[in-house]
Amino acid sequence: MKIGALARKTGTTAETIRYYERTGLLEEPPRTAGNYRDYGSTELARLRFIRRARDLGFTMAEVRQLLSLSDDPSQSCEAVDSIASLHLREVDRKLGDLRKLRTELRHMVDDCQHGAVGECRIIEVLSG
Amino acid sequence: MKIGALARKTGTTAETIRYYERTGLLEEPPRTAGNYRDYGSTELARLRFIRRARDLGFTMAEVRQLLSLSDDPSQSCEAVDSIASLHLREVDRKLGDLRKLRTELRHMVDDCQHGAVGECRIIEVLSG
DNA sequence: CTTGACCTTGTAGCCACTACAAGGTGCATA
DNA sequence: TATGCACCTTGTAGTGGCTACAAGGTCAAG
Repeated sequence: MKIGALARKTGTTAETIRYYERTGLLEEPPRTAGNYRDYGSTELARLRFIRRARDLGFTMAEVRQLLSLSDDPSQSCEAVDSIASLHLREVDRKLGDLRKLRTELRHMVDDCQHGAVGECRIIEVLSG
Repeated sequence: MKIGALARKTGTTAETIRYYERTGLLEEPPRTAGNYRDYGSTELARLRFIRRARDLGFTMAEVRQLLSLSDDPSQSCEAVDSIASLHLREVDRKLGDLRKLRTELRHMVDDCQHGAVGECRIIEVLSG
């Protein structure tokens, strides 16, 4: 499988895959005679893992940890759980922030009387 | 007021204020005899406006537009409203995404039996 | 034998800061 | 008067997680 095919199978782009390789998230794959990267099912699975974790909002650093933990199936699951739980708390915090922000924004927009900027509630709120 | 004092009054840092100046969000202030930036209440108000807008999640580009709109109080408020409404929709979209993500993450963490990595639900979910 | 899709490397850009380094200023204290 | 120290100055480079080129190489179909 060439890089473009792998990209299509994982909803990524060739650029992103090469970026993951550069940053050590993916190992350098073997090459074809024409110097093209040549991927198999191992790399496909690893990239899918990465993409799922990234879609769930894990940072690259967390993904790196999760990958190395998943490489050793006999280990205790504690470390995995702690990374995920920490991330969940972080997501909860962000949700709270975003909800507050939405409320403020909503009030601002609702109060706007669509008149002149001089009496605009939005500008007023921002001006303090 | 020197840059540090302005930073403290606005919950910013001197670095960020200089960055705003570099990128044209703030104008170059007058200087003292010793070449220190010298701010007054106009700059304080402008920076407060910027910080409030940024805290509400507006991008620098949006802040730039809002600033120039607020500079002309006789204009119609429509443009302001449209920027804010667009941003509100964007925040709503992000909230939706984050809520979905939180649900998935929650299930993952709840299903973890705290055993070995080999049977870890979290790793399983990520592995697909 | 040419076209065109794909691949290669390398470099630079995005956003909104943040973090230095190396040196200048200004005020209180010994 | 000297010194220490907090603060300021400019300039440059780094962060995360990609994304966007440019300039050239490879390969299968027509």
